[in-house]
Amino acid sequence: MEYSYDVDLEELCPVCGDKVSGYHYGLLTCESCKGFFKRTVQNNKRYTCAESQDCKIDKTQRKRCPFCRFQKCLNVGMRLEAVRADRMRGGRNKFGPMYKRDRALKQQKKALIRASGLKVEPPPPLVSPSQTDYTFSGGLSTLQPLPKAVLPANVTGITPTDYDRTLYAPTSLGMPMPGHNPLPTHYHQYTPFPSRAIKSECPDPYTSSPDSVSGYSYVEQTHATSSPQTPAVPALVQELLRCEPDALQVQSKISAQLQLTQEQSSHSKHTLSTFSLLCHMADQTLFSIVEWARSCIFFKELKVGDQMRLLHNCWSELLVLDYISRQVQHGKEDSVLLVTGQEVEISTIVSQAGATLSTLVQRGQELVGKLQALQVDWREIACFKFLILFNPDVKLLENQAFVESVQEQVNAALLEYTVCVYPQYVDKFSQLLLRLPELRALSSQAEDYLCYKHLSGEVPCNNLLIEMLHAKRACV
DNA sequence: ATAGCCTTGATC
DNA sequence: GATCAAGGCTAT
Repeated sequence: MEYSYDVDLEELCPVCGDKVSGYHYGLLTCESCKGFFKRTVQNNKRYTCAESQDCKIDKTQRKRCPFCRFQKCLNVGMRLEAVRADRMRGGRNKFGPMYKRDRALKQQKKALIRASGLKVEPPPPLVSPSQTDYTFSGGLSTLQPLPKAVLPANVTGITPTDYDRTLYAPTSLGMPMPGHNPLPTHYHQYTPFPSRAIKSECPDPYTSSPDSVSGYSYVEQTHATSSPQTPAVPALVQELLRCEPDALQVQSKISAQLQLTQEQSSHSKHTLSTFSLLCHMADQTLFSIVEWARSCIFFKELKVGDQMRLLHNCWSELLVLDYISRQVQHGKEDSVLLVTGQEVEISTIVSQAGATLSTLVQRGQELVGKLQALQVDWREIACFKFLILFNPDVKLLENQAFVESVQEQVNAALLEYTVCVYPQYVDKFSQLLLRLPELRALSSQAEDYLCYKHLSGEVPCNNLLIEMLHAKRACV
């Protein structure tokens, strides 16, 4: 088995592997899956699966199980909204710009693969991947990629009957990698290349066209790397890393804070419930996230109004990402690690917390599992934070163009990083990006949960969490 | 019902 | 006016 870095990889329909005929309903698919998706949505068809809802869909078998085919359509990202309710023909829809960006990204990726391919193509002879601590600096990476079976078998079957946007997991997750990920051992001993001053950290939104992902062009980067052994970490990624707070500092600060609130409450002869303790913890974490954001490259260039709008939009996602990334680093399936460094058994949570919270934690663990299987590293997480924060879809932004340009630049940097550092893993970038909507769904569930708890009076007041919750609900 | 080919029309 | 993703048509 070999990876084909070839172009034809992209010319295959992600649903059935047939030849792609163009962009349809959000992504490149073949003509037949396009038609199938259209018929299904337009005619509001409901299918059932005669097997266990995990039928293989390929060119020859795609007709066999429409249920699984449609499920796969949704999982790979085909968009229900792109099917027109009014059946209007012709013209363009709102996805036009997205298709354009995607095309540009694909081209860039191809070029990158060509550029880096020369260096890495010679057989990566490598040692057992289990030795290298590529996942986070702590390196708890005795962890092998999670077997697919760890995920509940019915993840994809949860919403068989509604056309709600499927944010559930693609079943095909483990597909490209098992056993084939001998990561370069030299990966983490790279020598940071001479810190070249970052010019135009803050590109003028009015002069940089939305399509220019320049600024941190890969050509520049590949030339800048002196040693062929040294995968280039894009300048922008390095810059983002410089914004990362010191985890230990945050931990001790929050622990101290919590100690204080606990002491205060014990003076007034109250003992804090576990739940309100967790609320305080989340609250403190949120403070540190806001602090992080305010000192961040790009973010600090924004006016306060826009800063608020961005944070109001994504605070819960950042909070959940913080939690999730800690679990990825923690690397244990049956316990979670809190910001304070305390470890809590999943079984304890399940037995003591309510159903909703347990479900949230379990869904969190699923996402953690996927990210571990993807071998996400802390640089990629750092990029995630920016991609989440700089969301150009936030309403009423004064400087929307800037936010968009930051997102595009980070996107491009992340792409470049994954392609350069994980060249064996052709699809890492897109697999990573697929986790963002899942994260979003999870955080929105968590918000709902918090809202519910708040309404039933269980969340301690004077809480930044609640303030954020209100601010967001007020916006929409 | 499927899938290859055709027509349409907003955007560039 | 060219492009190209929508929807439509139709033989299999």
